[in-house]
Amino acid sequence: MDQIDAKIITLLQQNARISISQIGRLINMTQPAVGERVRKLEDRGIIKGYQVVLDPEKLGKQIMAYILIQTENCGNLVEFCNQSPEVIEAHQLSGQFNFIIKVMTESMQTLNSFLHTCSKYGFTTTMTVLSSPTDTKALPIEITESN
Amino acid sequence: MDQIDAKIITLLQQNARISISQIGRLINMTQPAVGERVRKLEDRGIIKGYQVVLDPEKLGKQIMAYILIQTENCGNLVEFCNQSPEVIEAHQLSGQFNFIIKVMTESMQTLNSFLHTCSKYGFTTTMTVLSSPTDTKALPIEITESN
DNA sequence: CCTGAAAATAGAACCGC
DNA sequence: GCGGTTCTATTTTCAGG
Repeated sequence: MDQIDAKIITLLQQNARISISQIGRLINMTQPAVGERVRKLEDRGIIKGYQVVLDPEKLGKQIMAYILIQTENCGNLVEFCNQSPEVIEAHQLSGQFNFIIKVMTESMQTLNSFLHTCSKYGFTTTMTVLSSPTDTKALPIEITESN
Repeated sequence: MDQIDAKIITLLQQNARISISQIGRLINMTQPAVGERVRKLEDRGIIKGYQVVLDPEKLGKQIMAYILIQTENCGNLVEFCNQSPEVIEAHQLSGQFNFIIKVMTESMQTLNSFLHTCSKYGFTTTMTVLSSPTDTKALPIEITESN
């Protein structure tokens, strides 16, 4: 992981479908050299994959909410989250509420029915999102010799 | 937005760097047809972009945390979030805590100094993430005539 | 939405540092 | 190990139907 890798990742963060040749042009390096660096970043697991960023509202997902859960059975809850398409993220927490999940639903009604099911796993507190000033922002990259 | 668009998006969700020709092969459609569908999805804003998914830990970001904030000046806080590389997401909420932000830092120490700055904008509650059973999961896609 | 040709791109083999 | 050159296969783009 050096400055060149950092530049490559920065360009891929801006547009993950940029061509390898185009990256090469922008950082003054030949296409095969860039290609092999990208392959190595993938092999080392620094690049985990490439995702398309969709507009949730244009796909009918109007409601975003965070649900805090106080559960005693994390395993069951994790399984439930994996099976539920509404769940976009799930994180285990330290503290009184030991779980937070991020959900997206079509309407308040579907959110409500989801919450009903969710409450089987523990006490819940729901916070609905009014607006998202920043979402899916890029990770800052530091250059370290180790990685 | 029809079933074909849904299939294309599903394939792009799995790997946003898949070639257009490969998508065509998988859904039995010629490459130019797929290419134009993708272009239209981009033009309509359904596809907002393509992101590389990085491993935060391998980039030195060991700590993930959610911070709930009770602020009276959303504008300043939003500006602060935009300027802070630690902030990955920021959402305005309904309820007592009117803001939630997701941050990633190198260490507890950097998280702590970030929290110190953050507290200037209002009362905060921090929840550190122990593990993430699911992160950056794909949005489910519904086929509607309108979009 | 398909076909077909030209341009651009990706991947592999090989060379030199 | 790392990058450059060259060659080949694949992909993209753009014409026309």
